[in-house]
Amino acid sequence: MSEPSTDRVHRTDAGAVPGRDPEAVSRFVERFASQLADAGMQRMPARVFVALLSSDTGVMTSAELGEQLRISPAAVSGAVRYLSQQHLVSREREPGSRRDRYRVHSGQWYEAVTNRDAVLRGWEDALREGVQQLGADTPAGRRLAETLAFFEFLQDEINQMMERWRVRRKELFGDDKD
Amino acid sequence: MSEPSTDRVHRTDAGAVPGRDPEAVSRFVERFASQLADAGMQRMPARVFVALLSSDTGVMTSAELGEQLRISPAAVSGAVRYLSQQHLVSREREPGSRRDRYRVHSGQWYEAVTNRDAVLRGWEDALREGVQQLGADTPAGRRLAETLAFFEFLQDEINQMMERWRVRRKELFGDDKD
DNA sequence: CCTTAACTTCACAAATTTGTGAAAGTACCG
DNA sequence: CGGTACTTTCACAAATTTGTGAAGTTAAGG
Repeated sequence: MSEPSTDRVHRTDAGAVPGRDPEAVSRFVERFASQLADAGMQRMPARVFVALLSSDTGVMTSAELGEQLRISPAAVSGAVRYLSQQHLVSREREPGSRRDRYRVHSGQWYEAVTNRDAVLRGWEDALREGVQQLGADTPAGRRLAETLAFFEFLQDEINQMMERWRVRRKELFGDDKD
Repeated sequence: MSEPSTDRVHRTDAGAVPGRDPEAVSRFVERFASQLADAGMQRMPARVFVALLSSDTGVMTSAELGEQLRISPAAVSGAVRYLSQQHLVSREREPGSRRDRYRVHSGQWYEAVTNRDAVLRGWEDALREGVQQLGADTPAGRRLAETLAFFEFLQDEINQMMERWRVRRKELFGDDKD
């Protein structure tokens, strides 16, 4: 990295789009991330995720994320680890270089919403045991059983719904990969 | 509390359900509440909510909640305030007495799931502004627009789904009030 | 191999959240 | 009107969470 000619020291221009106001981008990132945080997502992962979402390429390096969000490499590392586990970003090792790159696919976002699946399953397990412990023939047992039935219904519906979305998405946006 | 005849001091057997083990109830409450907490719900509200869910009547006083969960009146107060705001429990002022009673309807539970509605709407607002700021004709703008479209789709689907559940519920459980 | 760029882990300090006791507020009842 | 039985609010201590700097690890490139 010793080529002053292809000066990449100031990468403020990062985007291919000229008229973009970095201030505006930042405002959006902070606002939306904050709302995701209110809904239960940790703050750093939320900020990193939204920063990626609102980048033109959908790909950023660790350094770029750190610079834009003003956070340490450690914070970036923690955030992307979490996001990978949730399948919200994928990590790519850039072949000719030492840096990792992180990418959002448009698709991963709602896949993740679907992946509440595992959580739901856990709730259902707990409820099933609760019904048994409390007695299926008691008022409390019946109440739990109904809740359980609701979640089972929900899980099924969500699957069908995502199928419909895939169709709809093609209609609206075509089937570009990303 | 001075009527030995209608002895309600030991309510272990309360009359209706003989075989109930308070230990088992407590285990269920703690387990399920803990899972709700993992999913983003605050711990005290989760515990209070599940305690109500797994009571036979679906109604408990502040004192009963405090005793069963071993928490202070202040903690109960905070938890039920939160739960009321989320429409997860309703509060009733018992006419002949000074204590409040808190009640779960089976129905409120999934109504609450639906009430993510407001959250979704907030996300959509943020995204709309984001699309505008970043430019609808940029790659980033298009990515945000797709996310927005997904949420709009989702909102519509959820409404239809809840309608279907209401029907299904009647099939399964009849249309009892609670 | 050795150097060096990048990522990760770890211990810790700062900030935030949580639950409590105590005081203050409400409203039923005599 | 009190008196009393609850409930709520408030200040604070304890516990948890969060982000950092610094040391440790891995792997590209000479």
